Amino acid sequence: MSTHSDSEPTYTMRDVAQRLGVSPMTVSRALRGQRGIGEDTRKRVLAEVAALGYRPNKAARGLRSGGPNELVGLVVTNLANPFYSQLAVGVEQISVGYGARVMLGSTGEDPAVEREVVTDMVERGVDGLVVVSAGHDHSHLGGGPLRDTPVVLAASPPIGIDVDCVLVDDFGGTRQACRELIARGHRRIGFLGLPPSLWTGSERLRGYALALEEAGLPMDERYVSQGRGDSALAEEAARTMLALDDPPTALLAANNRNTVGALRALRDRRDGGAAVTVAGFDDIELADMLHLPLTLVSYDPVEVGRAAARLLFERQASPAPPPPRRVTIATTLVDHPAPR
Amino acid sequence: MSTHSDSEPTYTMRDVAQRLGVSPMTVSRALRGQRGIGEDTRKRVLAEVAALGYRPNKAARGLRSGGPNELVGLVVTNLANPFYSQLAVGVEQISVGYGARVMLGSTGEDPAVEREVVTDMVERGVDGLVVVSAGHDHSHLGGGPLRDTPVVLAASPPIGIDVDCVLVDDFGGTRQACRELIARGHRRIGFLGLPPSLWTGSERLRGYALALEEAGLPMDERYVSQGRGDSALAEEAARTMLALDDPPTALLAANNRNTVGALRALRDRRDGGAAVTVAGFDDIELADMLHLPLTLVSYDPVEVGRAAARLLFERQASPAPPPPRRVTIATTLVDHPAPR
DNA sequence: CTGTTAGCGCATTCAC
DNA sequence: GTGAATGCGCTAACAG
Repeated sequence: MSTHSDSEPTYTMRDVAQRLGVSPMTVSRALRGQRGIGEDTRKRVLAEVAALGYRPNKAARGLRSGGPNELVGLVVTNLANPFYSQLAVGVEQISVGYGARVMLGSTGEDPAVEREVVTDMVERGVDGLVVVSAGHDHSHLGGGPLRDTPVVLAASPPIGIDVDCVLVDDFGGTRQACRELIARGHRRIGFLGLPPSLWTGSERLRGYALALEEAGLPMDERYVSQGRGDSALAEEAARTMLALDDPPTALLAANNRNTVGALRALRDRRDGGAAVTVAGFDDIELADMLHLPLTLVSYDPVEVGRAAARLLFERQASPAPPPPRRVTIATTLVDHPAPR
Repeated sequence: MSTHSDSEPTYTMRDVAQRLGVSPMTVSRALRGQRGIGEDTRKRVLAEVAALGYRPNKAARGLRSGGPNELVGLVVTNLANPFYSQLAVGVEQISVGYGARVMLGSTGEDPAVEREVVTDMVERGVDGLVVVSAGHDHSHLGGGPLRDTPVVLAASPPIGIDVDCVLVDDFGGTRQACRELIARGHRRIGFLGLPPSLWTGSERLRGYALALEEAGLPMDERYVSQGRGDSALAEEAARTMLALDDPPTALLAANNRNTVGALRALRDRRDGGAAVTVAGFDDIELADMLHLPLTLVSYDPVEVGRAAARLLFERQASPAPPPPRRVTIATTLVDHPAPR
């Protein structure tokens, strides 16, 4: 039985009603399991609905009932990054629990695109938004266009607006990693950073800087790069540092992309990179299977997504809007020795 | 300036019209850039719209105009798998080019959930669906509930229905990988497979089996597992094979999860696993950075998503529905020697 | 160029 | 227990 395209009609509630000689209201009630309708009538209706393959139009339903559309918008920079795809998994897990679906939007880290995406989602009637913002200022998420649509910021705190957020311990995690490198005797530690315009960028740099300071080590600008979170650029930056007369003996990468860049930069060295220690923020799959040892600032991105979605739905459920809340996800330093 | 929750009103088109002393139609026309309206009137309207922060309701618009909702549904089993998240990237790339957004649905490989998700998306008015189906039979994607909603199957051909699909060269890629192992002198090759109920599962097994047959090698059941595409199970299966009296000298993994399992199984061996060669379907990030050499059947999952979305929009655009089409994405065998 | 009428598909409100 | 009227927010189709 193949699906022919001979414009099979899309039935409406009235069609179902007419064939049964009842009013649309009866169909509506039967469909929603509302009480106040005869048991036999309900069965007749449901049978006809199944026979015709009628499907209610949820947009029309929402229009009239004014209730929530059971739809949350998820705005990220790039789903190909495992952090974001895992975040998405978390957001969806919680959302389905509330009967809601997730609408996706990628910004490519462009604030202008971010605004467009957010606006579009609001026009499409999302009940709330989980946003991983690319910019440092979030005023555009507060003013006119959003109105009542609640927003939860993930991975960065709200600036210029006052909304819920879920943070990762960027500062603490990076500081701990840097301390560990220092404890292992490293004195020249290169930092492969992110743009300071990103919250994660400035916080992780801050963790690195403080750990150095606490150890009485100088911060050498030649050992600090601020890339775009692109592994190729990070690799380039790492190579540059390692080509210095007094190269760093350890590299600390500010995110998973930069860790990959650092590893690549070490790949083809005479010693296979063994003379340089690498640490990085974010987990990396198969970190325990690499030819180099690797220390990672680890946490669960899925949980970040779950927490964000929970904040959204809790706010939606509460009659009196609670004050903005802030959830922080802890990090753990995990050591991955090389195999053998 | 913070967003207070003091129930700021959500304006409607009439509100805007009233404040301007014009009719809603004028606002509507101005908003959609429709011609046949005074230049000054348009400006006044747009100014008021901006001042109020009014946003049109796209659901209501679609309801009345009957046009497409510019919404595509993407149904996958698990976004955390890089294959699916990259697929999603591709689907979104093409969709935004057509002004459409992507709605997400995860099934966890449960056919019942898959049906629910698909039905829900149809009720929400998606213009089309890209589905990575968990089951072998897809009749549920053809009959009543879907009606006119076009479907594109990704990673498996339609069975029981007649729709567009995008395939990866599962059979050819696996055969090529297995041939390569044989060419390198391997005679006992373990296969870490997927459930035969999955298209990719049976096709990749077929490629393995044929390569063996072509080389006159027997197919030994002890060397074949059919897991769930779970890396822990794959690891277990690999360990079992390697514990045989005459263990395989090479492992061929049917997907990225199984490749990870294979690598893990080799991790703690006395020789570090160097005596066993690993090959696998799907790319793996940092494949070139592992301590073991790895041969992979590589292809671009983003392109799979792009191709699927293109099929969807092309069909939507064409007045006379074209016959079901089938796009196959080629694979390349890529050799990753271990570093050093 | 602008306004009026009507109705998309459905659910609230009130009759019966 | 069921049905009729009315309107959600918006836009075709037709006036003027």
